[in-house]
This record gives sequence, structure tokens and C-alpha cells, in this order.
Amino acid sequence: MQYKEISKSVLKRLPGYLTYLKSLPEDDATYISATALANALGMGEVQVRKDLALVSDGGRPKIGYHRKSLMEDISQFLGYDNTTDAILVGAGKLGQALLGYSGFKAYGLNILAAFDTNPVADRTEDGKPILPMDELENYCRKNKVLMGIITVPTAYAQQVCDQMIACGIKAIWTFAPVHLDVPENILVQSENMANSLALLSMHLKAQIKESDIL
Amino acid sequence: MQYKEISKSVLKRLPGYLTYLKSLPEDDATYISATALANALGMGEVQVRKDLALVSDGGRPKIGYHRKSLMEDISQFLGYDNTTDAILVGAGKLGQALLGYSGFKAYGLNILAAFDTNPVADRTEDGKPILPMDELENYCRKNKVLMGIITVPTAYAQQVCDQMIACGIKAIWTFAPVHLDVPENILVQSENMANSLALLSMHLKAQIKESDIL
DNA sequence: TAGATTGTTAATCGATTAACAATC
DNA sequence: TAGATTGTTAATCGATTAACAATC
Repeated sequence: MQYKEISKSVLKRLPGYLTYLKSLPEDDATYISATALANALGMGEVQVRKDLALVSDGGRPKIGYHRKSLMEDISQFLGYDNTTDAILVGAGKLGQALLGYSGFKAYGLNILAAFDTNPVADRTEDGKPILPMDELENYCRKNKVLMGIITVPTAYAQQVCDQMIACGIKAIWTFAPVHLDVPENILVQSENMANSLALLSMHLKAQIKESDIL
Repeated sequence: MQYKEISKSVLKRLPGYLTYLKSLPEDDATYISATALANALGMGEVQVRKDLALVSDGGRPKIGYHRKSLMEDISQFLGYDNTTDAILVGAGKLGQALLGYSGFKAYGLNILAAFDTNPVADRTEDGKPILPMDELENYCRKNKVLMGIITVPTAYAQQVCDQMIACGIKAIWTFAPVHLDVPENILVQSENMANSLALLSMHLKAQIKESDIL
């Protein structure tokens, strides 16, 4: 099918549909309606239908969408089928956690190796190489790595980011809570824990206020 | 000052301003303009000004905002001043990484203890207790814990979530990529790595396509 | 056929941006 | 005074929701 232009908001919702569909038992009904999906995820059914229309080639009135095809369509659209190789810089605790997380495979992400200015070991528990920083460029060029993950302390993030770009990396996933300055053609996705925490603590604040009144 | 109603979009941008302001040298200029902030973060200056208007009690034309007061205003607004106690369930790799991350203090988050069905040790490296699941309720009630962090495998997330709610927890921060069903008054914030990955891999897809054409 | 469901077109809502007056 | 900057009011943009026709 021909993909239409897709907005970020839709893109962010797609993984949710997929995870839900995957969570259903293998031998569940062959078809699933947008209504059912919407209810399960607590969303509006029109929104679900509109989103699905963008990535699948349509459901059938009265019946719904073919469950398995839908799953395939979404995961293909999200690029979970063809894996992306990535490298990670900063083999601290968070870095190690990400390196060891096997779940990324399901999203088509394959972390090849970690880099650190001061590697404590030369391999992770599951055998991925931990290399010194000065091998970064060579490694990236040789393996045509386009994605980099930053898990270094805040103070070094920009510097590491610049190095990555110099190595030909085009997409950066960062866990350091700083704004990174990059050229236009580079995408930075910040896993900003501070944002989430802000939302949560505002909620608690509101909750507490409410219970004061009652 | 009297706080106005604030939207989620604004709330998500506030931590960014604060981190940037904090990154400036202690002895930097006393005042900073919205224009300067906007440029540094690559945003529109009107947006910055509007956002700041909601949390600070105003800047001075031609001069800008008092830098230190602004920082205080934002962090107070975000509740970083009064710490929130939280517990974490799932002392695996990710759980351990979060437990050990000292940076949360700066956001007013204090993880008191971890729980696990099968604790490997009874303390983390930095001395936080790792307790068996059946002590969860007691602990939460005694310490009046309102925030819970879920770092268990996907399959157990809903179950753990239910348990947390039964223990009086009102805000849940989850790292499991599943939709969690909760009552209305509970806030779930999902640290959804799949979403970020989706954005990143779409970007790479587009990049690759582009380079094909050229 | 009747009813459930899809997909589209129009209406609403909210958030961002632009224009401008106020101020130091 | 002139110019930089703030804050507000109006215009634009995009995304969500509502209404409805099409379909099996």
C-alpha cells in the first residue's frame, strides 16, 4: 500500500496498538474491530480508526480488521521488521541496563557495541564488546551505524553527540537531560525522564490538594 | 503568585528551561531574556515567553527575567522542592539502574525501596532495601508512599499495577510497554521507549530514502 | 433486511504563531 | 528618545471529535 504522510502524534500511538494486539492470545478471534481496540486502550474509536486507516489497507464493515495482517502492517510501518544497528556511548548502569535489555529486538533495534572513555570490562555479560572511545569512528564507519544512544553524564552529552555526528550517525537517542544542539538533518529523541516526573508530581500535588478539601 | 491552569504541553517544556538555566555558570548575567532562552533551546521566543508567564511573576521589558528567581519559580512549580517518596517494583537491571541513579534527587524524587518477588540481595549497592512483594502494602501504608515505579517484565505489569493501587498509590511510572488499566483518579505515565524508537526509525527510513534519490 | 462497523467530510477544540501595544 | 524586550490579543494551524454516508 501507499503510505500517506503521518504525523508525530499518530506515530506515537501506533506502538500502543501493536503491543496490545501482541498481548492477545495467539488463537484469539481472526478479526478485531476499532471499537474493541479503542475500549481496551481507553481511547476514542474514531481516532483508532483514523490511525489504522493510515497504515493498514482497511478493515471490513461489520467485521473489523484482520488481526494478524494488522499486526504485520503496523510493525512493518514502524520498521520493526528490518533491524537497525545502533551503538551506545556510556557503559554506566543505565547503559548496561539498555545493553542487556533483550526486548529491543522486538522493536528492530540491535545494539552492536558500547563505548566508554574508561571501559571497566571489555565485554558485557551477554558478550557485546565495550570499546574505548577512540575506536568509535572506525567502528561506526565500518559497520555503517546510523543510530547512537547516549547514556553518559549530562556534562559530556553534547560532546559525545558531536562525536557521533562526526562518525556519520543520523539519529540519536539520548537519556541525558540536556538540550543537544545538532544540525537540521539529525534527529534527537530525548528520553526525558524529567518530563514524565513533572507530570506525575503535578498529579500528586493536585490529588493532595483535593484530599485537603474533602 | 496565583497559578493558572496549565496544559500538558507547557508542563512538558518546563523541565527543559530549568535544565538549561541550571547549566549556565553560577556567575552568569543576572538577567536572561526569553529570546536568549529560545535561541539556546531552538524554540520560538513567543512560546517561551508565554510559558514563563504562567509560572513566573514576570520579566522586565528590555532586561528579561531574573535568572535565579526564574529557576526557583520553575522548580517550585514543578514540585522539585518538596521531595516525593516512591517505591519501585522489579529489581532487575533497569530497576537497579533507576535505584542507583542519583540524579532523581534533583527532581524531588526519592526512591525509598525496591520490591521483587524474588530478591537476590536484601540491599542495593547504595543501601536501599530490596524487599519481598508481600511486604509492599505494609511498607506503603506506613511510609505513606503515593508513587510507584514499575520495572517488571510486561507480563506482570498489570498485576503489579493493581497491587500498587490497592496499597494506596496514586501515581504510577511504568517502564513496561503495555497499556495499564486503572481507575480514573490514578495517573499512569508510561516511559514508552517504543514510541521514541518509532520516531527514530521513521527518521532513519526517511533519511535512507532521501540518500537513494540523491 | 437490520445492525454493526468502516471511512470520510465537517465542526470543534486546543495549541502555536503572528502582530502589536506597553514598558523600561 | 530609541530600541529591546515583555505580555496580550487576534490569526493560523493542526489534531481530535462529531456526524453521516457507505458497506457487508
